[in-house]
Amino acid sequence: MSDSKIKNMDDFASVSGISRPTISKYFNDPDSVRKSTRERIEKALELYDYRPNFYAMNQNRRLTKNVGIVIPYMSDPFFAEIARNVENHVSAAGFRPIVLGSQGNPDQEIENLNNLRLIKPAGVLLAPLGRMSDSDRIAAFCNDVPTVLFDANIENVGEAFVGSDNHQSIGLIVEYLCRTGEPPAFFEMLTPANPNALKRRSAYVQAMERLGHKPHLIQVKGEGWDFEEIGFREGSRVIADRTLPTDTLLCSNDRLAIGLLSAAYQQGLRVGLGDDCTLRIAGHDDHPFSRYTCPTLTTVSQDYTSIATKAAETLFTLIESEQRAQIREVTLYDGRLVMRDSA
Amino acid sequence: MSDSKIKNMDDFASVSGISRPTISKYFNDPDSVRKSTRERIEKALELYDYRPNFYAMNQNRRLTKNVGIVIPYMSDPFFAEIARNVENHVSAAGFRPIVLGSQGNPDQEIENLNNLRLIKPAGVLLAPLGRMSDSDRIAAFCNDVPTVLFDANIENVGEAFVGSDNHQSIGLIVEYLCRTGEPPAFFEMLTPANPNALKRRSAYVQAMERLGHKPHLIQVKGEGWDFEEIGFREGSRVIADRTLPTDTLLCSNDRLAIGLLSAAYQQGLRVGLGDDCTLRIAGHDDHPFSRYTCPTLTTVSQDYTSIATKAAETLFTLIESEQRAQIREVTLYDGRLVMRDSA
DNA sequence: CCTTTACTTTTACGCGCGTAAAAATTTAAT
DNA sequence: ATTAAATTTTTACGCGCGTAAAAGTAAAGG
Repeated sequence: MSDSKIKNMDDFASVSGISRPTISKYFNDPDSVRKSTRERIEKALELYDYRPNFYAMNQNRRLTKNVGIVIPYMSDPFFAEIARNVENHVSAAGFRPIVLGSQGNPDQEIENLNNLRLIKPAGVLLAPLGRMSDSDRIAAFCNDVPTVLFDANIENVGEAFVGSDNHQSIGLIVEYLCRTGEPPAFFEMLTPANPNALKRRSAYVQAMERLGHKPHLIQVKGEGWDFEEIGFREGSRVIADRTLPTDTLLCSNDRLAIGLLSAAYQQGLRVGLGDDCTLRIAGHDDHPFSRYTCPTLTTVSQDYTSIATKAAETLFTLIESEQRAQIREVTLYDGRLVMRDSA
Repeated sequence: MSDSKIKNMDDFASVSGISRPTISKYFNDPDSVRKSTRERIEKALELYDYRPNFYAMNQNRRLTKNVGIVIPYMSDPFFAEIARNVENHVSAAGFRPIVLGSQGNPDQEIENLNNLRLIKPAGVLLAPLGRMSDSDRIAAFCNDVPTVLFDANIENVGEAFVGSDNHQSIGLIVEYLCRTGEPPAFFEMLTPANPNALKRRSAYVQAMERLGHKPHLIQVKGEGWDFEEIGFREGSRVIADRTLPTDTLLCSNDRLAIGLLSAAYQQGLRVGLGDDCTLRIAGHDDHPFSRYTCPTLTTVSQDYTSIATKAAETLFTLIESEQRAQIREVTLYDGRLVMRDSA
């Protein structure tokens, strides 16, 4: 094992008996060299475990193998899960994922994109903050770097968008709730931070009107991304006030619902479908924790496996084609009703 | 604005009227140049918004400004939060954080470290998987790259360790539980995946013996990191079996407790301190969701703000000193009892 | 004013690899 | 076997910046 002296590609070319340009070609794309050559390289690779210098490698490449993944909030389990999913696809496709969280901050979001720019990524998968986003600067970024948006759309920004059909999913649960009890009021933040909130609000209103019911928005105060806290605090207030117009609340997202359920529990309200229950609560997203709430949370699951797969695939074909999308494809996946005990 | 033609440091040196080596020095450390020079550079920087090529910049530097942050699991809110904290410190100190999750997989953990190696990081902050970790290879990595361990210790690996004092924190809650009711049984996984589980087990046994009680371990089956699911499934079984030796359960971590609480709720058991309650449940970690469980979860909070700060600071001084630690410092922070309604 | 010290400029080289072009070689096809 | 096509080797240059050494210039201190 004289592997300690392989310091660069030249050294490795010597010991493997292959010329350096071919080695370089191999690392750029193993399938671009003859099969017999590839085998010889890989045999040498096992013996000497050389890996090319990351910085020198990317300096002169037209395109790196880096793919940026930007999500609105790192410690939100929903986004963490979808990021993990996307990351796996990116790795499997031979790219190098770089995951960045914007922590609910538009400035941080732009800074993340600027940092990605330095890394010269082959492409970026961006779940933007949405309403809060600095869309002009995001558009400028998308102009320079092939970017596929997911989770939250910004009109005409990026090469494509992949997400959930909020009208379908909200419609689904509104119909379900109307069919099985009182029409729901919509529990949300007045100035919501999360990406799809406004879409869901209008989807709720439309669904209610379609079914011949009067929409009722309960728009609570609160800033930031501590949705459980807001759901709990404002939920407690709303319940204590006894001003609820209905016994059924549809929350804009599961995290609000989790806080609201906690508030209801502490106020001694029984939540659920039974005769002894005085409140029904439903959410949206099928948050990882929604199956462990008390009672378990009825919600709509987003098909985030499909979303992650489609977003990644779209970017890969874009990267391979080495050109921009002809048309901006928008793919929306249906939500699925997850009936549990809370409504 | 003829800013479009600044392609490299030479161009920027021309337009700013400063020599390239000085510009280079500035980007390496803005405080290393004379104040008047720095101001001239920064004025030019505003006009031309040049940023040095990331790859060329790092290729020949002895030390990059990159700092790796590796955590056991990305979508565990506890780890996501502590990572976010550490990340902020790293950014604030002028370094470039790169956060990687090992997804509970020791191979992935090693791969993360190998990927970091390519990036030639100035240092690494590593929260290892613990028992599952390939400690030999981690030690080999720490030999090459200054690394501070946090959250979970591996004996004599890395330059320092910063974490929680499990004996103190488990002792704290065991004492509390004993003082206010029946001595607790310890609810945990037989082969736990999470880092500190074994430490907590022995801490529980010692605390019980110190207080003159017989320890009782309830070691349930289950693999992987889906702790809520395991807590729920095995909790349901344990409750249904009616073989519980006591009415008080201390869980090895909050995520197990969250599942267990859900199981108790569904079986109609009232959990808490009241006379009408038949079970007390406590956890450990003060998981972000533990204040929204029903009932809210009594637990021990880890001082992860201090842990993150101390770990980061330790690494920074290490990096600045440009040498290895004389002695391997171990810093343990006390847990704090968080009394809520479940016990 | 001069000296000391601190900083900047000039000059020059090299890092490790991407990549282009021409020549040499291997493989596939006729 | 002959030709054409595909691949590899040889040779050579450049990317953008780090960095070292020597020479020049500015600031500080008396």
